[in-house]
Amino acid sequence: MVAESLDRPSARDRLLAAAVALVRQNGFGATSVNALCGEAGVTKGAFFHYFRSKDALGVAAADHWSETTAALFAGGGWHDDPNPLARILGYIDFREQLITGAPADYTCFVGTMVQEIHQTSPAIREACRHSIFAHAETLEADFAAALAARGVTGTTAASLALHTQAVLQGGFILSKASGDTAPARASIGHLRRYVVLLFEKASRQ
Amino acid sequence: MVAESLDRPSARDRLLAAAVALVRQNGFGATSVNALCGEAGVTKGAFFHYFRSKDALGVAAADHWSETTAALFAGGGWHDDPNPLARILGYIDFREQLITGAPADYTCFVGTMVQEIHQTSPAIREACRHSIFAHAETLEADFAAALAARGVTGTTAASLALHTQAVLQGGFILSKASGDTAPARASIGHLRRYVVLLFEKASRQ
DNA sequence: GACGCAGTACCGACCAGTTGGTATGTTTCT
DNA sequence: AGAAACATACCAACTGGTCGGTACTGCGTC
Repeated sequence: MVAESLDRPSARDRLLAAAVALVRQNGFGATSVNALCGEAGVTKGAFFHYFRSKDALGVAAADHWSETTAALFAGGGWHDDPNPLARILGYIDFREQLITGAPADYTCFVGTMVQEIHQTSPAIREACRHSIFAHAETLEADFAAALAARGVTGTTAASLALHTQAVLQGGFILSKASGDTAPARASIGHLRRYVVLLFEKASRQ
Repeated sequence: MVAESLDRPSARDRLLAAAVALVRQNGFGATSVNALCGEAGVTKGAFFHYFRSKDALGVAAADHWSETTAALFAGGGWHDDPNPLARILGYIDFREQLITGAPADYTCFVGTMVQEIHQTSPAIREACRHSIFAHAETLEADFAAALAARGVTGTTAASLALHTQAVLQGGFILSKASGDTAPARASIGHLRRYVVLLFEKASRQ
């Protein structure tokens, strides 16, 4: 709404960034409003000035996550490839490259949050659902083109796009459980092989 | 430890069952000790008589989950099939059949819990890791036999077994986010197709 | 261009309720 | 009797959320 100054982000933006960081580390329930304020360098009054409740912060942070991730993936170089299958594999490879460092660095914010609150906070759940499903939709056109080009039947572009996200989310869980990036990366490797097999098989027969 | 009476489960067992039920609904952080006691029909004194802390309950519940799920899958009829690939597909189909009702009914308890506490409680994280990875290991022998029989290379039985769990966990997240069992079931369908493609391709060439 | 005044951004003390955890019974079984 | 299995009462710390107040910024007006 308000134009940001050139120096420091507004308290609202700092709170959103703090939410992403702390919830990815500790989950939504274990992240207190006080902790959020501490991380953002802001007092509780400021928090409730911008968000009418902790839940409202959750919704806003999910929307914020949607925007930042959309910008991240929109800039990927694989979009230029004329071959739809190559574009899909470009996306998958990019996702694998992102997985480095600590879980809090590469893990999906909305995927983490929706696990906890899916039953208790419909508003946050819907914001998370939209974030994940809208991101999946950005892959649909490429999957549809590849399906048509190779004459693959028995599934849909939308289903394949969602499966892509499921593999990513599931890989994150295994990596969180083991404290190791390897399982998430390996699962993405299986996803890649699946896509290759699915489209190569059709072109061979 | 102690022999159970024929009528009602012990307070300890009721607390473990309550933990599985409530954490699957609301997550670990949002499940209070009081709520656990209420669900189990037990007072706080009983809770801390059996578990020295809430974290200790989390560890015990994860171990409890390992045992009950192991028993569930050990009794599956697909183990009798002489064909390793058929055994794998039998397992996958069984997993798909389990997905009905509300998320709290079909969702993985330890997968839910480890998301929240992986950074804060090493003991629970390790119990969850063990539960997931040990379950994956029960699939390794069949995958290894199928890989050998079809001469498939480029991956390992352990990696395939873990990928199986990743797809399941990721499907659960999509289904929690959408409030619909379809995404989880669809992802298991893709997993099935991947396995078929992986092993059929080798046998055709 | 000084003035008043409204609106926004933010502060920090405070509230009632809840949290995980304890200390001390009382019952039940061996 | 004595130990295990619970129940009751309670605590300090913390929870999300409220409240009265302040500093600053723009804007019309005389």
